[in-house]
Amino acid sequence: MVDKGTGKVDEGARSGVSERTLRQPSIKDIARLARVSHPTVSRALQNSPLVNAKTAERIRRIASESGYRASAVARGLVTKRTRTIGLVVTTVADPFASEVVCGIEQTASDHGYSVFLADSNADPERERKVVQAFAERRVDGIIVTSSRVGALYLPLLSEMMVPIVLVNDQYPGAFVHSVMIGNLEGSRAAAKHLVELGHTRIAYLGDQFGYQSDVERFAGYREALDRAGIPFLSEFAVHGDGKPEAAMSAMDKLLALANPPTAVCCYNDMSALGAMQSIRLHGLRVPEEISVVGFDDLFFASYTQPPLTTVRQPMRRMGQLAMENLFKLMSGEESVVKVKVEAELIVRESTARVRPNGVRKGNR
Amino acid sequence: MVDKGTGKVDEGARSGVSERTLRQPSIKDIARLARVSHPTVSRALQNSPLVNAKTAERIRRIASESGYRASAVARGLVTKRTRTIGLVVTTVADPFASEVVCGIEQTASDHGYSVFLADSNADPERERKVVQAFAERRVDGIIVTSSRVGALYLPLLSEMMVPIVLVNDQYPGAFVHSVMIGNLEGSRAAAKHLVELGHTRIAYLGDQFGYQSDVERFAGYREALDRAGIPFLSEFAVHGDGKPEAAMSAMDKLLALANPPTAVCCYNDMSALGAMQSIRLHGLRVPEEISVVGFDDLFFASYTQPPLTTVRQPMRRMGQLAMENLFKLMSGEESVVKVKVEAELIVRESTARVRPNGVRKGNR
DNA sequence: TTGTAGGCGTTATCAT
DNA sequence: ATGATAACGCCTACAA
Repeated sequence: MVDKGTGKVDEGARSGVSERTLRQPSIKDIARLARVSHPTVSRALQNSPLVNAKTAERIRRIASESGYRASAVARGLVTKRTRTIGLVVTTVADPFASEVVCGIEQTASDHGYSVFLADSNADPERERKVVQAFAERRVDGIIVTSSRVGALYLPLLSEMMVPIVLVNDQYPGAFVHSVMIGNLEGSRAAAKHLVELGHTRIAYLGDQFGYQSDVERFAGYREALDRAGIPFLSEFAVHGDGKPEAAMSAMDKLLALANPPTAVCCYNDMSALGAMQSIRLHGLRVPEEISVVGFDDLFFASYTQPPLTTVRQPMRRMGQLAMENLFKLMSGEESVVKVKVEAELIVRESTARVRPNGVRKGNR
Repeated sequence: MVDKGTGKVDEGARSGVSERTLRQPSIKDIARLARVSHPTVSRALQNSPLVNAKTAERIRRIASESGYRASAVARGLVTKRTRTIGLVVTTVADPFASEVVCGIEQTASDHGYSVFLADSNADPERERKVVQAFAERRVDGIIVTSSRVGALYLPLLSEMMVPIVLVNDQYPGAFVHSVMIGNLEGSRAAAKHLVELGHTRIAYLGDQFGYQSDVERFAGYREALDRAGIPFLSEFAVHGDGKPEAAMSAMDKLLALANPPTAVCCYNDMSALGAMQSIRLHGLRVPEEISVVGFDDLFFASYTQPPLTTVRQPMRRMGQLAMENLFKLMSGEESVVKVKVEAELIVRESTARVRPNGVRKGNR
């Protein structure tokens, strides 16, 4: 009952409240304008070879002129594929996550997929809601990044029968597909680097206890020590929560030791940020008095003072890989299971040869 | 091997959990199980008072047991509202953007909306594709953050007849709704702070020329100088691109001056990061020899060495505001137009009283 | 209080 | 090469 002749919608220059709902042209509108049936329009727009080249061209022209945009929602209803994925992340306001998200989004977009983004905030209740929302929206697949609440909702996810890919998850159930960083190797390389600089009093400033990546990075640290024949001192293992503030407190503890370490392996760059702050507040200098190494190689790592030696994760690439694997799974492949990507030690200026006299307790 | 024909094949999993049906249950399946008509199921699930409490309860139980999730895509088709918004951002891998995104997502989610996230990478072609995708997905509204390619696609957006809210956009067309920070006031406060510390040789390290926020922040800087009767030196205005690397080069230029500044107002914290790096590479110290102030108050600002004096933008709040305003617009209100939020100067340790002798050119 | 009959905008399956 | 017609899963009249 709306338009008949033009099919061209009002520009809305004068946006009357009621006029706003002028509906977008439908495939039938285009069909009428082109004097063909709507299936023909559908075919023409999909470049089907079945339709006469001339009319196809005409149809496309008319569609374009009237600003026609095929409704993905209607299409999704009939094809049962929405070309949509759900992406759940603890919080986008985390440099690691946002890089991964970036890689995922690019790849998805390149393939004509759109991505629903949802923060879980590590809140189980929110996580439930998110998954429910994704289910209702009929996403074709799901990617979960750095989740800390795995066990709880993984069953829920599997219930909805869409493929799932995890990125650096803390609770990688044995049954899911994932993209993980080589935590152990990376961390071992970092600790080995410190050993090679002559350090023997090397501490580990970790994430919360029990998370898979923390466990693995700790294991890498231990391995490097073991191989060098350096005994592990339990008071040299402290825990933060992956963020600067908690890392500060943890580093404070380390520095309060009667005989503090001359080097610290941090769980990640965010922790390293806090550690360096603590060190500075104690009147000590990096790397002269204490060497610090991080993990991730976030954008700011080259700009800390001094620039941070760290273990690089190819975050965007990991996002891309996750998306590509999800594509495979969505197209029915059952093969992909776990992809492990390599971590790379990036030596900058926060690590230096140990000084003969070790750390003197600072004055400030 | 299943369905296609009558659809009576999948009835098997009546005992609740157990086997996963190939097809997700539809409203009709639930209706059959509950021995009612599907509209009744629909009503029951929406807690309509029209349906008998007992049967409603039974229906809900059955729906829940069989893992029924109403299809948002089917619902969207009939209601013409998808409860979905499109969010376009230059790149999520930018701390400012991700904070804003976070605020938006939270608010959207709290109201039952899902958000499509898309990166434009400041690439006009991608931007076109993104908008096209949003149009096809029939999003109810759009938010654009920090876009640098306004003019180009804004018309495109308006063509699709959904409300749009801009956050800190560089080309705020006169006709759109937006949430903006008080650039001028914030920047003026920063420069004033430096003036009060006795500085008279204050430089401005900006973003690319021509962007609205850069223009405004520069204006604030100029105002502070004017009010203090400090003459503006054109060689003290240099441009980066809002990222650390370009800021380094810009700062290099400043330091190469015969008579360099004793303080710098940076366009944002990312630029400040680069500026501080450059200063350090020149063998100078912050704040003893040069004071530095940023803009944004990103998470790392408290952890730079020294901690960065900066102008805080309430990024999440801005995201939240944008979303709330979009809600109003989507519900038909025409009132909201431009919201300006206040910037707040956060004094930390990268700024100090000017030294009588000024900057000595560093040796390294 | 509940059921019946459309219809939303597509694609798919037949015909012709 | 094109056109009827039937889904897809839901909601909203309107009827009972």
